[in-house]
This record gives sequence, structure tokens and C-alpha cells, in this order.
Amino acid sequence: MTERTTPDMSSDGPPTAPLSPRLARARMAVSRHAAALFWERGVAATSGDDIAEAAGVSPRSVWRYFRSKESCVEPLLAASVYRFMAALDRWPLGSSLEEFLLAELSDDPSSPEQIEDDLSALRMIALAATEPAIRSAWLMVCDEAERQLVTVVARRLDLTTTNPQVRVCAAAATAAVRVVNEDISIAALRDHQQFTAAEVIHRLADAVRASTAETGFAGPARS
Amino acid sequence: MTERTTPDMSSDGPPTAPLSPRLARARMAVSRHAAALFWERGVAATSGDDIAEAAGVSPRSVWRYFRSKESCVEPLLAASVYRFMAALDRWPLGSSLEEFLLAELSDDPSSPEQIEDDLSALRMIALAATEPAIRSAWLMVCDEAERQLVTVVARRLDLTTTNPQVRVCAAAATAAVRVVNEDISIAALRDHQQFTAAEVIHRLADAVRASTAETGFAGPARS
DNA sequence: CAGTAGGGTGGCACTAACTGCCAGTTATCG
DNA sequence: CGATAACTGGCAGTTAGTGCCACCCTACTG
Repeated sequence: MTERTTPDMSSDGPPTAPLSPRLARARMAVSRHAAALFWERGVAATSGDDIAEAAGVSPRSVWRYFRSKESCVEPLLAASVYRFMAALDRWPLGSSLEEFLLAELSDDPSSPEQIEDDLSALRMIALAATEPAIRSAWLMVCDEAERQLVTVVARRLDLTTTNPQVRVCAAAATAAVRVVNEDISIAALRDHQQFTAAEVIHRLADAVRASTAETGFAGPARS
Repeated sequence: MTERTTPDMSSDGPPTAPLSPRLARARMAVSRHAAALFWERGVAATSGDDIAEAAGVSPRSVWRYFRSKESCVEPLLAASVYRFMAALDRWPLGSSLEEFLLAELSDDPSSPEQIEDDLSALRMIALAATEPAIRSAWLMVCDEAERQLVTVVARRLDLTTTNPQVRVCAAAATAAVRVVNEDISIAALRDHQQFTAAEVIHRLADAVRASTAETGFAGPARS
């Protein structure tokens, strides 16, 4: 019998392993079903077993994938936020953030399931306003996103990832996009406001600029 | 038998009731014992019953006070952060943040148990780096602190609490002081670095200034 | 001062969340 | 194909967390 070190990432410490694509897909599938159940019947009313059954996996696997039933929604939330962080990473120096993001958007129009996932994520962000456990999951996702943004900021400002200025800048920017996401989620889902992509991008860009003005991460404001 | 609506704030939704001072003290007592146990023997190795026993209350009461054993540390963390937010609230317009904070500090020197609590909080923040559940509690506390700061920023900038600029500013500032707290906790407890109060204040003020430069919340940098 | 209403506690039974273990299955790769 | 590692399901067990009710205080009120 060889060393059986089944990871059980439920207790995921900081040495965040890259995670096999296979596993990532399985987690994402569970995440979608969990979000749907949470949305349509509430968090308290859906059990881990319910999620497992809906996703077509064993309850044991759900607990292997996630450390709590609420954290099941993390992959869905993460996908949405990480895409934005990745876009910031690709953003060329010296160009306008708005224009870059708008160009990105028209370059690769989202697939239907992408849109469906984004909507689910939006729902979970709105749900986070009333469900502490979901809010906790959302904050953990933003926290991870912040860590990703640290490397982006460091490269952009040509500083190290341990530099306090870099870390503060990444944290401020992440917090800013979190708030915009929350505002928009609630306005859209609770107050039924409509937003164009351009409006959303404008608010995101403005928030990033305002929160990183001193470091010059986002450059000067647009006219 | 009259309507018995025992609240059980374990499921604390957004309508955050002000919480009776009696209850707040009891929660704080449990919080101190929980933090001590988590620190000396680890989170996984301390059960809710352990915490209850150490604090001299019934396990039932622990679950009445808190929605999870990890969130037991929230009052301790909150006390430390809220004091900083309250200081920002008292900060007069047009004066230097550093000088104001230093003056505050020498005005009311902390009591011994205050210092003990601050140390415990520092430990929990450091522990949050390796314990996801504690990190989650820490992020929830910062989230609540952010909500408090929104009202402070709104008054200072003479805008409403729903203004996007205000919310972004509060979020960025809160995230900045969170990062400084984390950096200092880890440097002090893991790397055994020493900090003077002036150094800590300087880093906090710098972070607040950098993250709120565009709104002018914190005024211009010191020479 | 007795009665009583309301906030708060403890105890107990119970459910749901979560873990350890192992045997079985499926992907991966030489 | 064979071997090895990654992954899954099932089941027994533990711990976390809830609902319910009797009880205890404190404070108010007639």
C-alpha cells in the first residue's frame, strides 16, 4: 500500500495547489447547482445532500470539494471576479481603462453559459446581502482575487509583491470593484434596474481609478 | 403562554439589532476564551464545548451568541478595528492624520486588559493567514467596519451614505487598514519584528491616504 | 410586597454538517 | 497493456448547530 494522501481540499490552507482541470470542472458543476438551489429555495432550506443530488455526485464528494455548503458558490463567484482581474492583467500601459475593457468585451462576446454563470454570480452577490454565510464566501473569493491582483499591480508599478504600497493598492482596488459589483447586483436584482455593459465598465473603471489614484496604477481620469 | 421570540442572533441578518450591553459583555468574554484556545491548541483541536467550558457558560449559549465556533473571535477583532474607525470619526477636518492619531494615543493610554485584547486580536489576525475559517471571521469584521466607515466618510465629504464615491472610498480605506493590520500582525508574531506605536500609525495613515487620495478624504501627504 | 412580563440561560433531544477510512473505479502515461 | 496515481462512493462516526421548553433572574407595576 503506497502513501495515500487524499488531499480533501476542504481544509484548504494557503499552499493553494493549482487544482486539476478535471476537478475544477466538477467543482464548478456542483457550484452551479448549489447557486440555483440557494436562489430558488434559500440557503437554510438546501442541505449538502440536496446539492449533491442535484449535481449528480455523492454527498461525500461535495464535502471533499468544499469546506462548507455555502462555499459551494465560490467557484461561480470566483470565475466572474477572476476574469476581471485577468483583464486588468492584460491592460496595456498608457491606455484608457474604459476603452480597453470595452474593446475586450466586443472582442470576445460571452457565450450563453458564460452569461448564465454571470447571472448566477450576480444573484449570489445579491443574496450575500442577507445571508451571512454566502457573504463570507463572497469575501473569501474577493480576498483570493486581491492576492492575484497583487502580482498584477507589482508588475505594472515595477515593484515587488511584498511592497506595502503594492499590497495596499491591490486591496483598495479589489475592495472598490467588490463594492461596485455589490451595488450593481442589488440594483439589478432587487430594484430591477437595467445596466448597459458600458455603464458597468464605466463604474468599475471609475472605482479602480479612485482607489488607486496615488500610486498611479490606473492613470489619470478620462475627460 | 405569551409569544416567546427568543432571538438567537446566531442567524444575524442585516437588521443588526444594537445588542444589549449585558449580552455584549457575555459575548466578549466567550470571545477572549475562544481566541486563547484557538491560539494555544489550534482551531481544529478546540470544540464549541471546550470554549463554553473555558468561558463558564453552557454550550447552548455559545451557539446562541455565535453562528459558528470560528465567529467566536469576532467581538475581539471588532473591538480593535472599531476603535480605529471611531478615531477616524473624531478626526477633525484639516489636521494631519498622523498627528491626530498620535495625540489620541497619548491622550488615553490603553488599560492593561485593552492591551491584552489587542494582542489577542493581533494573534487572530496572524492565525487568519493559515486558518480559512478564522480568515472568514476577520473579513466579516472588516466588512462591518467598512459599513461604519461609510457614515464617517459621508459626513466628512458632505455626501450621502448611498453615494457610490463614498462607498468606494470607505471600502478602499477599510481594505487598506486591513492589509496594514495583517502585515503588522504577521511581521510581529511570525518574524518577531518590533514596532513602535508611531510606526504603526504612520503605516496606517499612509495606507488610508493612498487609498483615498482622489476623494480627498485624508487630505494631502505629510512632508 | 406579590404578581407578572420579558430578557436571558441551561438541558436535552435532534438534525445537519462534516471527517476518516477503505474498497472500487477511472484517467494517465510509459 | 500494465501500473500507478487521481478520484469517487459508501458507511460509520464525530462535531457543529437548532428547536423546544422549563426555569431563573431583574424590573416594573398596582
